[in-house]
Amino acid sequence: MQVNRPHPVVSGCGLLYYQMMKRYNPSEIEPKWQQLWADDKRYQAADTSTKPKYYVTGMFPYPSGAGMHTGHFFEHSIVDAQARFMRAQGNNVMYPMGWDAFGLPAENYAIKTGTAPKDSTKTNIANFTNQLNRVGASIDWSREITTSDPEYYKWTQWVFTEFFKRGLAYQKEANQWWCPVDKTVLANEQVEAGKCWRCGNEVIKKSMKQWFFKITDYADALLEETPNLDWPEKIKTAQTNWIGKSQGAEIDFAVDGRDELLTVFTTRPDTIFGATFMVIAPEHPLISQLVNDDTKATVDEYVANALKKSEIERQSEGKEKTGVFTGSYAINPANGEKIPIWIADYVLGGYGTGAIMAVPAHDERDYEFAQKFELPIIQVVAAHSIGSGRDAPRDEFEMLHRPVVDAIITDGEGNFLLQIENEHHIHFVGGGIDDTDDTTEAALRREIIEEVGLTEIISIKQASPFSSGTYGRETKSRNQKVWGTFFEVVVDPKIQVDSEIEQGLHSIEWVKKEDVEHRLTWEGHRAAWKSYLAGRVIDTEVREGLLVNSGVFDGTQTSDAREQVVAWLEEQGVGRAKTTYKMRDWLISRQRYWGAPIPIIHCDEHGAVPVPENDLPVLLPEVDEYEPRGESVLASQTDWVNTTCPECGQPAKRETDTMDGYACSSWYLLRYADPKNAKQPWSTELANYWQPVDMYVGGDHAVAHLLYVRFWNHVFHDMNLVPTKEPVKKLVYHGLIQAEDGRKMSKSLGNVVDPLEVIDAGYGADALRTFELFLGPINENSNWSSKGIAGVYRFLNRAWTLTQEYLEAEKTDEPNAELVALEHRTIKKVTTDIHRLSFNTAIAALMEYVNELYKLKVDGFSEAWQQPLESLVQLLQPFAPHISAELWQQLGHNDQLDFVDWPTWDESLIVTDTVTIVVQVNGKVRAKLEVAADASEDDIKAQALAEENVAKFVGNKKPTKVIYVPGRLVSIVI
RNA sequence: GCGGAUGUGGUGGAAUUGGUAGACACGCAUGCCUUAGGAGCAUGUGCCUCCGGGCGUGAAGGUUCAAGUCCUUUCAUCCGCACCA
Repeated sequence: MQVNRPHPVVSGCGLLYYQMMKRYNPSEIEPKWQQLWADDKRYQAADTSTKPKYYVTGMFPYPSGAGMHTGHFFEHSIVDAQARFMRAQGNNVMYPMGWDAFGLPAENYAIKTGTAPKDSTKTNIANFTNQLNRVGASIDWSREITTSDPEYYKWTQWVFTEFFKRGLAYQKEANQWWCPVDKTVLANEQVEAGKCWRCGNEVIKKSMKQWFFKITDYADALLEETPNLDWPEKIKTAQTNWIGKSQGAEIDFAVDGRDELLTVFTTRPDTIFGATFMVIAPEHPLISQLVNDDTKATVDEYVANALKKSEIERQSEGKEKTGVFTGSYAINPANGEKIPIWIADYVLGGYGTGAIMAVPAHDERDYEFAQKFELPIIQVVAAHSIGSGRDAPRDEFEMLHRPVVDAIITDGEGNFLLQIENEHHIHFVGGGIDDTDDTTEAALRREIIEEVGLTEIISIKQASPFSSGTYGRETKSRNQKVWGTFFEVVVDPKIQVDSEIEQGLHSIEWVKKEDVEHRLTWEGHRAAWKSYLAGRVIDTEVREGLLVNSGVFDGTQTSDAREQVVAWLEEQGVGRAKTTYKMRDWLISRQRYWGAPIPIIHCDEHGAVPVPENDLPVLLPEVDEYEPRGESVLASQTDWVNTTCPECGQPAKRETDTMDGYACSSWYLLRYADPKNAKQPWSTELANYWQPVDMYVGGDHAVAHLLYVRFWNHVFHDMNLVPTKEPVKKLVYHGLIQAEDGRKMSKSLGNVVDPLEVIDAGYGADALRTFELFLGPINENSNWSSKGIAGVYRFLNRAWTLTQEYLEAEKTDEPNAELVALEHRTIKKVTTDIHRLSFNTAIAALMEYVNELYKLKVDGFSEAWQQPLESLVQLLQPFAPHISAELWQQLGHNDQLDFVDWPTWDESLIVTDTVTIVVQVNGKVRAKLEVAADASEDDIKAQALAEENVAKFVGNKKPTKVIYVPGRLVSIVI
């Protein structure tokens, strides 16, 4: 990595003068202040205060061997700026820090090197701590926590036992990755492209008994609070989608000739008449009973294959549908039709009931499947349009419901026949199906003769899906709700005879193909025309509309039909309304060593018994060998495993799984409030004081961690342990700092910038922090720039030099209104920008401030400069605390800058005597006026018109309009 | 496919409510500092120009005295989820 080295301030010009001055030397002042801050413990937050509390922190890191990278530094630049700003704003600020220390990397490292995870973790934490101190983060180290400490995980285990007592922790069979060669369970991260990370052999799924947290019980509660969170929209929608609530129905299908019921979940009970087959997941328990002698072999093979498939294989196969017929049939309860039952892996075993009714006409996946296996497709929803303008249905008219049929009449040579009633009613030929019509086709032929008198028809075929519409017909004083089919009718216009029936009511016209669409006046006909051109007879994109082919429900709006159909099925006892969630319960069992042991004892008589609070923590035993053999390493620690049942005292065995690391990080924000408590996880009193977190900063985890903390906190709230349902009031999501080449920083690409190296190169922590915040808006990604940091260093250097020059100058005692206005304008800008977390513009305003001060400096220094320079130092403090502390002292203060009240601005001092008014003529800037701030509107307008350049553009014409925007512009329209 | 964003100079980015587009910084150019420059200081820097002005915020329309900002259509890039019935 190349780091540009800044140079000390030495200039050829006025060398003697400058040599007397102290130089800006971050490597000298930064360690000095860092030491002082550590010694006087000023950042330790008090648990009681007359000031309002403010709790801010970043997502605690996993202490990896690689140390902190620029991303961590960026996060702490944000949190620390906020913490320092809030402190100066008079808040009792808590900025704690901790370590998410359990995890796979330390265990993998132990397997490879034999170093105990406990030891490597300790080393890494020391390294991280040193790095954080080097940036000058104002952390309250007295609250430091480490999730792998027994004093901490004792309470993680305690929470588990509480969840267990409440039925929120339970055991269930679930599949787990298994390496048949190493004979061990693998974590997701240890499976690389379907192969074991160590031996490279294919892994399989193996069913094992595992522990779960019942997060699904809280799905609705979490969903309900989501909209109220002051969190980024994208996180909120990601969580909402993840929970994936859908309302629908469960419907029971009888299996033909058997005493079995096949229950499906669907969000579209209204489409049940279109269910032409059923599909069940390969995991479905009923499979063995549905197969027969003919199908058993193929089914078994398919199922075995599907279950063996890894996710990666499924992905690479894309969405190509596969499946097999079971040999059994189900009865559609809506119409009594016998429909085949298939097995396919596109139906997921874990969602809904693991079985679906397939409606191929209106579901793309079912459609693909039906196409591939040649299963019937029946359209039951017709696209529906409602007339607008003159065609809009009217309340005073009666509503007529009727099936219709329409003809797209063509000569087969690209010309189409349209029926013209008047300019508002141009449409295809068609009409209602009467009781006297034997078939739809008969009705069609009759209409064609009646309407346009065509008798010789060459061919008729269905041309597009059913469509429907609701129209008001003024001429007939009625509304019509119609649904029907479009047929392509080919005729030979040369041999047709005009009919005398209905002559004079309308005319007909042959139109070229390309003109048809824009001539049609009805939305429904245009839609039908488009699908005719696309050659579609079934339109899977049609989701809502009117029901067709649906018995008594024909003509019903699909949205209404959903409830009606469920009610109808319910009456017959074959269906019920049902809500499902995509989110599954949280699997927390890990067959690993480096985690918090699950505090359960298995007793032959009492089953799973939680370890009593007095016996907690269940300590992680020290082991010599970390390589798992068969089960987790813990299972081979027989002394540890064998214990007695807390209920009966009989010999029993400990649970050998450890908890998912996310469990440990789901409550750490509460532990910060009361980190040393040996009797409770936290005291309610302290939780009440500190909860919720006012600002939580991170750049990772959209759902997992951020959903789990919410879930646990909701449970804690139900246990009356915390004051609020939600743990985090405001969430700030920051972007990544990428490498200079625009790619992600990574060791393998060799483009990593080591923050300490930047500091040591002479730029110092202040320049690094300030630069990271100056790069751009914090929620966007930005690229590191070795040139850019030099610019920020230059700025700090100028601020430093300016202060030195002031201190050593001969001062006059002249007041300076311009200086004061500049100062107050800057205070306002910087303060409001920090409030909206716009650090980059706040820093830009400070740079501008320094630039302006340099310009004012040419008139020499006066005593009036003291205050503006103090404000500069105070405003700079959240970003560059070391240089600020140093300059504060040099300006004559012995108090702690951190707790000095943030400067305030006086609006009246910002207002200047004159304002600039822009003059526009026809929207173009033609002049600028300097007018007195209290000038009247008429004066300003007159002045504007009198401007030479304005007069030139206005000429001798009279302005039609002169608009005045107070204090901003005059707009002249001619 | 669904969801969430984002498109502004050579570059990173400003413009908080429709009111001077390009703040601030990088880079570049010119000059100054009696050695040097990866230092410092000063000035300039959207594009075109016949020096009057014209054109400019991904593209095309629209509303308005006035649009980066509002509306409609469209294109591109990034991120998250992804066979959830």
